[in-house]
Amino acid sequence: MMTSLKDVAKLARVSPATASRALSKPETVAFITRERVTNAAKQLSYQPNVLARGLRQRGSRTLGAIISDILNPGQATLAKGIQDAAAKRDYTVFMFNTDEDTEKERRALESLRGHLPQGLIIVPSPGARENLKLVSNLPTVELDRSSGLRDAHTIMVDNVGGAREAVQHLTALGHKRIGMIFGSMDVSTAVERLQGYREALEGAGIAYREDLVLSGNHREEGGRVAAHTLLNRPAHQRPTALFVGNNEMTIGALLAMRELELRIPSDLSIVGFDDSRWAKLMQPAITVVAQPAYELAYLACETLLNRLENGVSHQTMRPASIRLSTTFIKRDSTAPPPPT
Amino acid sequence: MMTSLKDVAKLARVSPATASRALSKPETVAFITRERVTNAAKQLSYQPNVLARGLRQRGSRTLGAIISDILNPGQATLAKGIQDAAAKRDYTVFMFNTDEDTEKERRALESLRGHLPQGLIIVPSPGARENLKLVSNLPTVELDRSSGLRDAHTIMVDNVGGAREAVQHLTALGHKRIGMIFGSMDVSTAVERLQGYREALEGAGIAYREDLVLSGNHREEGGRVAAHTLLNRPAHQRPTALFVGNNEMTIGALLAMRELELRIPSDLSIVGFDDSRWAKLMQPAITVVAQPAYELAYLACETLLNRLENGVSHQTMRPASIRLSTTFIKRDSTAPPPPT
DNA sequence: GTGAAAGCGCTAACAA
DNA sequence: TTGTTAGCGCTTTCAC
Repeated sequence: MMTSLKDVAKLARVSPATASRALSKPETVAFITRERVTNAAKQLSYQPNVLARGLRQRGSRTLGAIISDILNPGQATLAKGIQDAAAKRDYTVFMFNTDEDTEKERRALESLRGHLPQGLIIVPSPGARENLKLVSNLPTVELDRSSGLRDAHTIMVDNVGGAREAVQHLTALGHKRIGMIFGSMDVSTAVERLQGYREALEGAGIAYREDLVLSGNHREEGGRVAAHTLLNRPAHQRPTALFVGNNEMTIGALLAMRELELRIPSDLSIVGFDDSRWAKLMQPAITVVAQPAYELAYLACETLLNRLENGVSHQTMRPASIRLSTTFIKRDSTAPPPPT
Repeated sequence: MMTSLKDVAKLARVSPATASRALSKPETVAFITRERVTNAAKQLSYQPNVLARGLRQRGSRTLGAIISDILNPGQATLAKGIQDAAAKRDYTVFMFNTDEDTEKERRALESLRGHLPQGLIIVPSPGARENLKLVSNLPTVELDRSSGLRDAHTIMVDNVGGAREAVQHLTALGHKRIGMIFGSMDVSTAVERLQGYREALEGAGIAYREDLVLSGNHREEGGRVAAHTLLNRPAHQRPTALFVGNNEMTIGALLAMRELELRIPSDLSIVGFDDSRWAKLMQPAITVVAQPAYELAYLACETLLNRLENGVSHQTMRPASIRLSTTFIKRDSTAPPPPT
């Protein structure tokens, strides 16, 4: 069975207390004793019972992580960044998916609570503000999006800047009728990307037109429908370029363009948000705004762990709000508008 | 702070033991008392401390899961299937990545051991056979691949059959020189897919040629190099079709084909193993052997949980070895060979 | 520098 | 049916 600290202590002929100290706070124990204990531990291939330790210390070296959908490559990258950063500091992670479902998010938080994690990293769902009350005194970092909660620590990309850059690229090419498919108003990233779109239009002296902006609800099918609506008009009314708010909806938009037999980039330019495997691989390859997802997640986890290890005092002091910049990647899906 | 069972007991004016029973084994407690306890629990929004419970019961409702790489869409799907199945039965999952690195796998297992999980689901790395000794009496299910360990429960797809079907499709189209890029000999799926390839050739009366089969080491770059080697010959020696052992290497092969300016499917047919976003989206869309990854993982988790709940007795009795069939999806990347 | 003892929150035996 | 008691394995006072 599982060997316990008592076994190690017996083999090293010390008390369990000393064995514990030798392993967890080596500097408080005489060198020679320490040696005896570490050897005994190795010999028995001792592995501390984190349940017992956690019970005693009121919390284990464990973090909770809640992301929206592990099947989305961007979110999977976030998951990986979190895990790598946690593993490096010897924390383990309980990972949950919400599928953007507020109810699932609530259940995840409840279940998490029982495990007494030291901290939480969350990609907040639209209902997160309410749900997060369940764990109100758990050190938390919001990743990728903001729940709108005051005093929250957030690690996000510069969505406004990224979107602006994408749309500026289009206006610089000479596009005047630029459509946008954004996510939905209850997700902060979508709102910010819309904001960037507006700023870029304004900067180019182009009037914002409501009929060129549609919600795609973050999903492929939503993107397809929105693109269909936007593009299914006579050529001289149709947008000559499309800016799409995330990778799922970009796929939808591409499908719609195929249905309508529009060619990229001769009939229509398209820029997506989020880079991905297929965006590179497509022919023509898709121009995108790339996000540093891995770095974002890694940083979020490090921020959380630093906060934890500097003690609770810092926790409320300075709610960090970090923004990482996006990278605009010009590929082959954008070109000047077709001549009229 | 965290409310404990004692608080609930006090509020309900019963002993902690009764409170515990009322919550965990309701049928052993009088209806009226049970009511009082459940109400108290709800009122205090009590959440059991799984650490304490786990300590007492020598193990918590927790599973370990070790997959190879969360960034691979196929593996991400496995992760999701595991999590969904576990959540449904109210288990939580510690998920680890190995990145196919045996050393990382060992660390994951060690760290897992301290958490006293009830069981383990693992996509074994090449060195898993050795590593799994670390948790030798932990109920384990091997997913997607086999470590070769005797008595292991394994849930895999019918790789031989899937590969055979793919290659039969090519021979039926009239291909004679069919190349294969497989993973590596230390991963069971790769070996099995190679086996299917051989069987299909044999069935069509085509001799197996070593110079048409190369390892791509499971990765994109390996696939690219292998494809380059295979295809960089005069047209009358070059394979007219390629069967590629996984999705990463298929991407590599596609890139190589672009470099060599070979057209699909007129110059060369290609079939991949694993379906994916981009395989559908490419033009031409890629013909593939699709795996039921989600079902596979869900089933693996259910198998494990059934075993756990039927007691240890069954555990050693019948090492299950389940095979799910693959689905051949004909798209546009396969056609008869070019005329000579 | 080390040991004895208490207790984290829970549940399983046993008693009532 | 309910309460009392003990103890899971660990760490942390507090003595020595």
